[in-house]
Formats: sequence, C-alpha cells, structure tokens
Amino acid sequence: MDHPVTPPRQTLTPERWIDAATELLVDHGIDQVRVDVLARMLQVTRGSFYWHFRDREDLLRGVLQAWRAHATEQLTRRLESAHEDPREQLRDLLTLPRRGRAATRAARIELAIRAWARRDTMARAAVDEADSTRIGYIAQVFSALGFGIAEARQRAFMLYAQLIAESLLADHGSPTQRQDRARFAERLFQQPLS
Amino acid sequence: MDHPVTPPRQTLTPERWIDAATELLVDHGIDQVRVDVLARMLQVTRGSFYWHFRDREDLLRGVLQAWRAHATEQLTRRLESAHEDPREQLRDLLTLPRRGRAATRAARIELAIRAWARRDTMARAAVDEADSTRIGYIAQVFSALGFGIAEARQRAFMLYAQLIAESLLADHGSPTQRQDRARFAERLFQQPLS
DNA sequence: CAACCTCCGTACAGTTGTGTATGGTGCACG
DNA sequence: CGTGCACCATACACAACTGTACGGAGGTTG
Repeated sequence: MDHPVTPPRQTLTPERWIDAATELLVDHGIDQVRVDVLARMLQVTRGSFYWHFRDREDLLRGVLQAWRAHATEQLTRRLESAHEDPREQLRDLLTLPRRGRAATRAARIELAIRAWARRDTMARAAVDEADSTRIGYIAQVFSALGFGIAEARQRAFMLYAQLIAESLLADHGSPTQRQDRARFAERLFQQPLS
Repeated sequence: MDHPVTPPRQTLTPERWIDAATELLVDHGIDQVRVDVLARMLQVTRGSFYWHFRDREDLLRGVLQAWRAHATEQLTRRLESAHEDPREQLRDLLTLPRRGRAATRAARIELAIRAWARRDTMARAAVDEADSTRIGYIAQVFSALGFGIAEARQRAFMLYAQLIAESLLADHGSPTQRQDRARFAERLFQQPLS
C-alpha cells in the first residue's frame, strides 16, 4: 500500500506550518505566532490549519519538537567526530557562530526559544535538556585536553556561556573583532591555572 | 445608594503603572503587558491609565526609560568606587549575580528587556547602550590590571558574556557549583596568556 | 461654599484573535 | 463513473483588548 508520493501536489504538510511558525517565532516572538497570520503566510485559510492541528498549542508543541530533533541531531553528528584532536574541536566550537547562514539562523531560533522558555514549562524543559547534554559534550573535550573532571565542567560551562552570549550580543563588534575574540578565547580556555 | 467602598483610596502615580508593567514584562513577556491586565492588578479601571498615559506605547517608553535610569545609576555608583583594587572589583563583578534578591530581580528584568529588544528598535537601542558602557567599564578594570587596551577589551567582553549567560542559564547547578564557577572565572580572567 | 481640578468609573465602538460547524473540490480507488 | 476521503473555504459565535467620550466623587483654593 504505498502512498501516493504527493509529487508536485500543492497540499500543505504540518512541517510547512511548523516552519512558518518558527519563522514567526524568531522574528516576532511566541505571542505573535498566531493561526491567522500563518494562514496568510501560507496563502490558505485557517480551515486548513485546524485540519492539521488540534489547536494552537498543538502547533507550538510541534515547533518545539522539531527544534529538539534538530538540536540532538547536531550534537550526535558532533559526537561522531569525537575522535579528532580536542584542540581542533575547541576551535571548531568557537568558530561555530560564524559558519554560514544555517548556523546563524539556528542561533536565532535558539534565542527565540530560550526567550519563550522563560515562561513556558514545556519549552524550558527542552532548553534545559539541550544545555545539559551540550555542556557534557564540551566537558568531554576539556577532559581530553587533560583537565580534571571538575575543572573540565567549569571550563565547559564558561565556553558554552561564551557561545550563548556571543549570539545574544550578536551585532557587537566588527567581524574581525569577533574573530579575534574567538582566537583569544580559544587560547584562554586552554590556559592552565598557575 | 452610596457605596461604602473607597477603601484606602490612594491616587496612583505613573511609577506604579510602570512597576506593574515591569512585573508583567518579566513574568509574561512584552506582549502580555496590557492595559486591562494592569488595571486589574492595580484595582482600578482603564480610565485611570488613559489619564496617566497617552496610550500603551507611552507606557512601554516609560518602562524602558525607568530601566535605563536604573542601569546607568548602578554603573555610575560602580564608577565612583573605581579607586579600589582592580582585583577586588573583578571579584565584585563576578559575585554580582548572587547578591540578594534585588540583583536577581534586576537580572530578570534585563533578560526580559533583552528579549523585547530583539524586535523593538527602541528597546534594542537602550540595551546596546548599556552593553557598551558596561563593557567599557570592565575593560578599564582589566587595564588597571596591566593588560593592553586590546586584550583588556577582549577579556571585558568575555567577562560580560559570562555574566549575561550566568543569568540566562540561571538555574544551572547548585549554589556551591555556581560559586565555584565564579571563583574559577575570577582566576582564569586574570591569567596571562603564556 | 462654590468653582474648580485631579483622578477614576462607565459606557460605547471598533478591531483582532480563537475555535467549531459545515459545505465544497479534486484525486484516488473499486 | 461515482463513491469516499483528504484538504481547504466559508460562516458563525465568542472572547479579549484598545482607545474615546463623558460623567462623577473628593480634595483644594479663592
């Protein structure tokens, strides 16, 4: 019973709604993610929406779920290349905010979800989970650099904080300044305490 | 039919409205700062609001203005004690997130405004100004510690990023862990590069 | 004490958003 | 070829929020 592959079929999918909702979330915040606005964006009426989703909150769950899937996928991809030189992985992490439009967009999505998480339990749970697993990964890198487990976690938190803040204070400084900052941070984070 | 109401009938001030609006902003985001909700909070009707303010945006300007005043006041207070030992000032900065409820509340307000600033020009201007002046101040501290002007600014940005992220990732780790992080950061930020 | 002025209540009009009920259209399938 | 289902349009009821017009109580002042 193979389904018709829905070729150039113009019918919408839940993913289309979720993508549009994510775009609205990034640009105008979670409160502006509204059904009628999305319908106008997708050139349909709200009747379509209430066929694909039970209600507005159902859509928001989908947005969060899509982000979680994307975030964990990014992390597992990173874990698979854990055989590399830890120094290389550090540099890789710190240049991450400046790697193409995809990374920039992902950062903006994450900021919007983080703002959302400040007053939504569901969103906060997702963000907390992502934070923990990522910091755990970064701590592994510092462990591979020879730091003890406690210090590795402290450095990991600081590096992660640096990444978050770098995207939050996005338009701060010229590109060369930001690159200098990354290089400086790379050296400082590897620096042992005297 | 005289109503025996009119309890402690105290006339409201714009500041009362602004405080209530700030509270709403922190807990539910800028879009939920609405006139009728505020009126219910203050036990009056919206007729009072439209006497004190021209419209809703007028109130939001007031919220932002109040925050700017508070932020610059905090900074100037800090600048007045610039004669202290720079090491002491560093420690002072890093323990700032854990100094009482007032600091915590200020941090939450700032996060809410920062989320607001992502889609409001007026708010963004205020946040950018605060960021610049604060980073400038922190850079002065690192200069006093003997670092060159370029490196002082880089370290200042990193320290500031640390402060921002610490409040953003607020509930991360136990109090003792957070204190350890602060102590660790204090040493690392003073550490010269080999 | 009466004529204010300040501050708030009341009433109205208009807009915008949600969710539901129901009808309509194209494409699969027997 | 028409029957059924997936997908969307239309229409309605309802709630929430904004801003304006105006009226009223209370304290203040000449």
